[in-house]
Amino acid sequence: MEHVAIFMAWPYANGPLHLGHVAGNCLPADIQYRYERSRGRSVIMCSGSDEHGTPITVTAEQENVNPQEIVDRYHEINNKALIDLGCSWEDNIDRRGIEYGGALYNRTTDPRHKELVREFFMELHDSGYLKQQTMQQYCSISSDGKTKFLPDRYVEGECPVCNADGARGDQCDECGSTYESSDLINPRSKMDPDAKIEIRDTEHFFFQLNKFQDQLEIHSLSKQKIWKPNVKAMTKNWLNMGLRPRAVTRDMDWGIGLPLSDKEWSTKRIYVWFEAVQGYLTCSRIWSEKFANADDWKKWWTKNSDGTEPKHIYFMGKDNIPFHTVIWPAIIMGLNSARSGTKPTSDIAIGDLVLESNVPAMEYLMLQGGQFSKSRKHAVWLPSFLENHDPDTLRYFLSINMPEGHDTDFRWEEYVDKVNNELISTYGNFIHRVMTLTHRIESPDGINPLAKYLNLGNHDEAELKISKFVNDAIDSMEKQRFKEALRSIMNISQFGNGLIQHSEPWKYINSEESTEKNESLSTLAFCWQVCKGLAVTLRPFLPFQSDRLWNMLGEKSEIDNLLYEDAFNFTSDIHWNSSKPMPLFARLDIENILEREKSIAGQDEEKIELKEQEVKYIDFEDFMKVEMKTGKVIAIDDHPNADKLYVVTIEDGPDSTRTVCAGLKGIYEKEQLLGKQVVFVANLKPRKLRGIMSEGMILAADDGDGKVSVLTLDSEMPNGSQVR
RNA sequence: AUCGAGUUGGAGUAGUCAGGUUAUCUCGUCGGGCUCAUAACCCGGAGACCGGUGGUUCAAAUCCACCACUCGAUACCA
Repeated sequence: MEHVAIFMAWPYANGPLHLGHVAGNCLPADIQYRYERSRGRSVIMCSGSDEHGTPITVTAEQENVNPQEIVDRYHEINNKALIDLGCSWEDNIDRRGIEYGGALYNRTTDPRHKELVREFFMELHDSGYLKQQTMQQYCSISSDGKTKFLPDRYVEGECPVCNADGARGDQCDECGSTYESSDLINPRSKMDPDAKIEIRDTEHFFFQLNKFQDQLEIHSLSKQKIWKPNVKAMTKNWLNMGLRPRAVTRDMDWGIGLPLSDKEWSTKRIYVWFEAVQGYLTCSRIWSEKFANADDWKKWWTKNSDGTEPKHIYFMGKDNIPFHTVIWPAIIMGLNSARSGTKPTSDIAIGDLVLESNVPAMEYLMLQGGQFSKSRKHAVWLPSFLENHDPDTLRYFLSINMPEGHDTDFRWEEYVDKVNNELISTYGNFIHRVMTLTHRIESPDGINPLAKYLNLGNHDEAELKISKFVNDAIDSMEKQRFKEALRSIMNISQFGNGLIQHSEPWKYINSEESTEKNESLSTLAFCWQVCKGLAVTLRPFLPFQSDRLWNMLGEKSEIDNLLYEDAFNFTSDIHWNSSKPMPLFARLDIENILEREKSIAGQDEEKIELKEQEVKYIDFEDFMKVEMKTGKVIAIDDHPNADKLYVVTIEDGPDSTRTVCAGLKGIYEKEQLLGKQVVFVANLKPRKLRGIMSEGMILAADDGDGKVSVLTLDSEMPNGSQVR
């Protein structure tokens, strides 16, 4: 039997899922999973919550709770939302039997995951793929004596080459030079600028990615015909830059501890990027241990003795590509090499772990033209979406509009348009026509009135046409071209509508027996068979309606046992459900939806505002340290070197001016600001912003959602007046 | 500003890596038909200088160069 593993990038358990995650990962993975099962293959699907890493500790600190509480909460919420969306995570064991696989939505805080990661760590360590190296890293010591290592991006200071302020840890934007972060002058922590900061030696392990460069290039070459353009480009980029060792440990306390007993390692954890990707393998093993035989995972992970390999398909957004085409294959080759004692190779030996078959990374789903953003509240959250809408309608829209080749957009108007005019008008209506027409024909109880007309006419041509559509869909699905596949299936229902139109069965419903009647109703019977086929072939995309339809058709058999390629069987028996047929979907009303979404957005904002009111108070003395003054904008120019900056000259006294860089480009035209009296911070430490010294900051109101308004004066005041 | 991706009828989209007869499909629109069906369905028409300019070629949406615009990552900010 053919073995297939479907992997979906692990959602970060730091918030609820939004539609972007669904379109890019969750939905395509589930469609592929259901499709592969329906081809009779033995399939496992593995993913789960990514629960370690800094952002989760930051959220925990903000809410003043343990990080575990955060991840527990969001794991629960996201797991439920995915199941509500119809993703197949609920059936850990395939309904056809354990030999057909199953699914597991795990989490990286799972003790067994941690244990396996430590095991893999040791294997790589003992084979020389993890090298210890001393780093000099900044460490901040806050007033209460706590020390904390700071990643380079959280450190800034003066550039050792050109003395510009605001240089980052290892690179100066000013003169472009790079240097050791320890050379930085007057370094400070970006997160806590008052904290004492000093350089300390810290030991870390580095994964020797460079040792895999050649083999990864060979591997990448072998995938050129399979990978999508974005995957090829991103991978090539990484390989061309030259691979360097990458740190796999960090100084922090939330994460997986190292499998080394030395005391110096007790304050360090395995870097989340290194550990979370291994979840694909650990989750497969954990699934085996929990639901099958402990060694069964090998069927989906190792090359068979006959030379065949299980198929691995990874779903993710474009930001994740290098992790799946460079880093993860390198780790797998590392593990293979460690176990066999041979050199790393992309030429997988029998019994070794296999590399990915395809990485059909998605581009991004945008929301009304802008990117989904948690902090800017610009998102449609999956849980709240599902409270109000049929999951199949979302699955339809995101499938037919999937960001396969480039970014696509979620707009409520388009969602309503596609659902009403395509899904319901074409497909829903075809089903409903067949159902209601058939139910009007008189027939003894419990028998499908079309049964006696089945196979009376000649439908060879129609059969041929339909099997062409199905084969097209199968070809598309094998290449993970979901839009194309769904379109092919939808064409079948349009074709079915044509059949009904031409055969005019409504004319013969309860008429006298005649040749015409036999012909017409045999076409209707044929369409009944088409409905059965559609229930099966549309199932990967729209599972809920598939169940409803199957029930309306009076089918009692397990639909999951039917093969995709046999879905349209025109000689099979037809059954009967005497209850009145109901439309598969309800029409959507754009006015209602916009109304509701507006009010949901409003609620969210209120909630967040309440939260912001809980901020810490500052002392009056602290406030008085900020010196704000008035000034007049007397000149304004574009910043030569930055997109969003203006260089503003402010008259801040009778005979003095100062230059301030302000991030107002794109918000104000130059003329709108020229001559205005504004308020600025006068005693802000001057600092160069992308090459130009800025001596202060113009005050402006910001609603957090892109709307900005500069503070001006109610009446003319002398320049340089105090503001308090 | 740097790097990466994209730009195809009113909207969305296929085709671009492997150049070649009337440039795909869906929606919308217009005309006709049907009346079983959720104002639905069926047939037909109109509508595209394939972002711009130049080049390579017998032949360019497709290859090359430059430019414009959009999106993303990074930087900058309020």
